[in-house]
Amino acid sequence: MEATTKQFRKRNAILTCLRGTMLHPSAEMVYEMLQETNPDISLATVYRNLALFRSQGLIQSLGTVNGSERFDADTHPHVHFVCTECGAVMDLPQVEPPLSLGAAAEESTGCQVQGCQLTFTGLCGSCKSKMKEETS
Amino acid sequence: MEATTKQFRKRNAILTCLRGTMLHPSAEMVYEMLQETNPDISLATVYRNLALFRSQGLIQSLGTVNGSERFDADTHPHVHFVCTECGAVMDLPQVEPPLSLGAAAEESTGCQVQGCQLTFTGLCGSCKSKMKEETS
DNA sequence: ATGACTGCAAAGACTTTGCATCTTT
DNA sequence: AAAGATGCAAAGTCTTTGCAGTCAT
Repeated sequence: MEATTKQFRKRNAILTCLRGTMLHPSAEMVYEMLQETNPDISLATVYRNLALFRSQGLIQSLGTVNGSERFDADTHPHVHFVCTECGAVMDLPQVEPPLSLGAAAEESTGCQVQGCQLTFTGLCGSCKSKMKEETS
Repeated sequence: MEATTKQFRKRNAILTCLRGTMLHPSAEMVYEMLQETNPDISLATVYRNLALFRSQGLIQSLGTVNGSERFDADTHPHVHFVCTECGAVMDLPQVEPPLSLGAAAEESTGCQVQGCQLTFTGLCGSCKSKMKEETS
């Protein structure tokens, strides 16, 4: 089985890491999370495999938060919240992505819509609390 | 008037440039567009003033497209389309941003929503045509 | 004089790439 | 032997910053 051979052990570790976290991590974050189980992994390998997975459609990029690209193993269309204070990214499964609007966009512009990204920004719960403390 | 003094001439040129284009340009693009009228401007000045304008709420960032941050002088909530092929960014004024969903997000997560960004991705008209030519 | 804006070059942060090595077939 | 995966270090982009010079009050 591919997963167990030495050749693909690190590649699999990266994908497994991404699939097992809710943090929507950056390459660096994946690298750090893997230190425990794969202390000999290289950051270049993380970057290379993330690029590979994305080209295969196994993962998607959420764009850049505070200078670093963030990745998500969930490729279904769904909505995100990004904390502008600490950079935390979380899913908003309660909110429905307005995919239907894509058709309207196509009609009016002649573009071919392939993806839709809805992101809310603001303060996460803990940063909101911190702000309150500081002002009080 | 501030605009006419030498001290603010470049700062104003940058803001004016941004307000007068639909391209949602990057810092580099602004720099290049200004070459004609301000050939002695520095790229650092463009970066510095874009950061200033953003901190003042005069402009907003759309995030990163192909590695470069893109800016928009229109700070009203509105929807964008990004061409994944050529990096073109355009407004979709026909599509209404789903601001109302923000309240739902706040309730269910305890976050404080401050902004909302809806972006459709795909192929713009001209890239769509090019793709067709290549396959035919 | 003092504070503000700019250019230039250096530094910084994030990401990609070339090359040698090791693994699998 | 050939193709693929990885580590390391170098290179590449984009962006920020320190400093000296200039402008305005």
